[in-house]
Amino acid sequence: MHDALFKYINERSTTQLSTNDKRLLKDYFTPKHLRKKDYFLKEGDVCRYKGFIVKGAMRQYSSDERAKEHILNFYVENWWPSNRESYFMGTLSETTIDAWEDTDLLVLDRQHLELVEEIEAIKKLKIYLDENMAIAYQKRTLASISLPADLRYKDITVRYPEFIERFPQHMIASYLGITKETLSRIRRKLDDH
Amino acid sequence: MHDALFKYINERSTTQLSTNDKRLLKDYFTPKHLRKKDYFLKEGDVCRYKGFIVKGAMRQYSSDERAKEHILNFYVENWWPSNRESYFMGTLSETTIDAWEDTDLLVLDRQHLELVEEIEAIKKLKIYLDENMAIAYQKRTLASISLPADLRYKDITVRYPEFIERFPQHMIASYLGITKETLSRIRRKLDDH
DNA sequence: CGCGGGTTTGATGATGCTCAAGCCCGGTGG
DNA sequence: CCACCGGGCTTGAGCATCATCAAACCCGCG
Repeated sequence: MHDALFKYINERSTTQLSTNDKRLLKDYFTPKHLRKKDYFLKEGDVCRYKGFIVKGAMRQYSSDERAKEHILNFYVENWWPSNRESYFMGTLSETTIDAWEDTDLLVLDRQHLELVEEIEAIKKLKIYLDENMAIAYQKRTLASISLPADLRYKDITVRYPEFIERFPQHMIASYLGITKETLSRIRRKLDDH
Repeated sequence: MHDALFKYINERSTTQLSTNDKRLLKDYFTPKHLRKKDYFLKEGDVCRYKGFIVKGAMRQYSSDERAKEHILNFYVENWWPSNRESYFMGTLSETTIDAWEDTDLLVLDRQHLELVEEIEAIKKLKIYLDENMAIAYQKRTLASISLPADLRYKDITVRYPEFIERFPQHMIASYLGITKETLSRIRRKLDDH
């Protein structure tokens, strides 16, 4: 399990992990298994853990007053499920995270975050991840204010084809901010090319 | 000019600036003045500078194939205008940043970024800012997929009232992803309460 | 006074939502 | 083996929201 994490870090950080670093990470990242539909985080709880997905698929969503779910993020292998606000500030989470496929992950308790962030390779990784997150969010925001639904859909089919393959269509629709019926009609049009 | 920056940092970072830190920051953050409509960054250029606004107001936008501008961000006092992707990776910018009001800012050249990030107070500030940015983007994304235009407008009037006061309505509309006509009608409805 | 930028208003059409019904398909139990 | 069930996907009709285009208005400023 931990090898996937080490590989991930060494491929992306500008600093490599030492043997000692690896021992620390083994201590603090604990394995966890979730079955399909199990919760990783529930709305109203504090997000105690940040996850790293070794194998599986998850999603983060927020429910509105009419109990409709709005999907904020999908997570697959090598992604980091968590509610950043709740994890960082200790506030109550306004989002839920659950497993869509059976999932193996490593989880890092909030209490150990500072210890782990002492590791040089992790510091570098964090910078890299934060930049990428900022860039990804900016692109998604631009799409949401500038593109109609059909082009937003085409956009993610090229940027995140694995989402399309692994999550059902009604969740993709929710992620795009449209209804499943509208997405169904968009796909039919694209098929008729 | 620099005092505004020092004050900003000390109020937010968990570490305070030493006298020596301040000297360093004075060396690397150079004052710049922009008149209304002056460019800070043009699409197609590399973003050499990150700015810190001491006084004024700016915006970042992307132009589509029909030359329509889509506003991604507004910046006022204590905000950090830059194209993060271009600044970090040295790629060509796909967005433009210009001044809406006459603006005084301090700018940090990419070349000096690493030196400045040696400063402990800056490291801590960066963590704080990245968390806040992630949180803000997540809220904006949720609004864009879950709320109709009128509620998105109400949302920013409470979250960012200074944007409403300082930028013209057609720019607010662009930021929200709607037309100025639609925003005008939304406002009339709200006035009729 | 006239100009330019910003805002408003109206008419019309496109886009996307809601509600309701039916289809498809894999899994379960009789 | 078949019947049924549930989840996901599709289709259609009617309606709400929002965009487009065109025109007028408003107001500060040279």
